[in-house]
Amino acid sequence: MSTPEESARELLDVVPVIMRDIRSEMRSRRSSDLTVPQFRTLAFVKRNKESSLSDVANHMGLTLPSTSRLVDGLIMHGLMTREDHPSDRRRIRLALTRRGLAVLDVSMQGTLEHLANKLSATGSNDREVIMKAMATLRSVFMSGSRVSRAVK
Amino acid sequence: MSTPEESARELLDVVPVIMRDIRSEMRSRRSSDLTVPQFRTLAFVKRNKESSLSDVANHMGLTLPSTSRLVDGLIMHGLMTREDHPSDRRRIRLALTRRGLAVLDVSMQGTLEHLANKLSATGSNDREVIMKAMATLRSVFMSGSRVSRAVK
DNA sequence: TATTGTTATACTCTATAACTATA
DNA sequence: TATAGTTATAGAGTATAACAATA
Repeated sequence: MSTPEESARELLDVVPVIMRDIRSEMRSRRSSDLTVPQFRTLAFVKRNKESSLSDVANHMGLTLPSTSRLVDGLIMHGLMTREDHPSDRRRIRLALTRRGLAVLDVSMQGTLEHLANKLSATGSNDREVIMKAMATLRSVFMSGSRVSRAVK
Repeated sequence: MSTPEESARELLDVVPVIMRDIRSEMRSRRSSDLTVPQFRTLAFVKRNKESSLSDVANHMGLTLPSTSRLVDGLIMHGLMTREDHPSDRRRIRLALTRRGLAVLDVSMQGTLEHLANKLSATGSNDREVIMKAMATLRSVFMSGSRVSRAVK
């Protein structure tokens, strides 16, 4: 019998620590030096071909200006391209460059290996529990996916 | 039977999303507008009276300059104080101001309520699983707590 | 008028390099 | 010389406000 409050406390305690580990692994040279938002953006655009800026912003939970900056950086690094949308000229179409794809893959692989390596210290039962917990948390935190519109 | 690789993938997928939720709640006015690193710093110094800068840096996994900046901001906002250490004059002693304590409490309460609210959509079993998963993850990611010293 | 996106501005996070002061 | 901390500098994340262009 664990209350929502207890679980909340655990999340608040543990999640930032995992996050810091993921972040520092991604920013290390061996995983190609991406920030977490950059990584997530690349991964999203890889999955969702020709996304618009709004698509990315919505997925990331960021404002349009923030997302525009983020994409600027990726383009400057030659990891992404921004083209006009043929039918609606307000929009842009984002895509990964070959290099962006490669960098994403290296980063993904490196980070997964790093995490898997740490997780291999746990038992198969523990990992089963982690899988279940993540499934629950995914549904809790991804449902809504709201952009928490500014209240004005 | 879940492999370390599968669990790694789940973590990489879900953890950043939870993190973003926590961050945006903390930065909202209703939870007193702290960043996550600021929150964690205040919480650490509250727990560890008269910490030195190095103590904080070590706990946070940050370099000394980064930590110095972070603390600067908290002091400028009147949430913390920095005093000389009586016996070793290279060191500093950090402490929360009354206001820092209050802001931390409000932020903590607000964030916990926000998370608990979301988690209350889950079953008691699910939360039990989350608690277990967090316990495992805590041991995996907190052991070492290493500052990954620059290789230079 | 509503939607899509960019620019301007301002903080914060974080790192490396170079430095000061104390032990 | 080694340790504790700060300052300088720089790139990235993020927001709000103001704007331009298209629908």
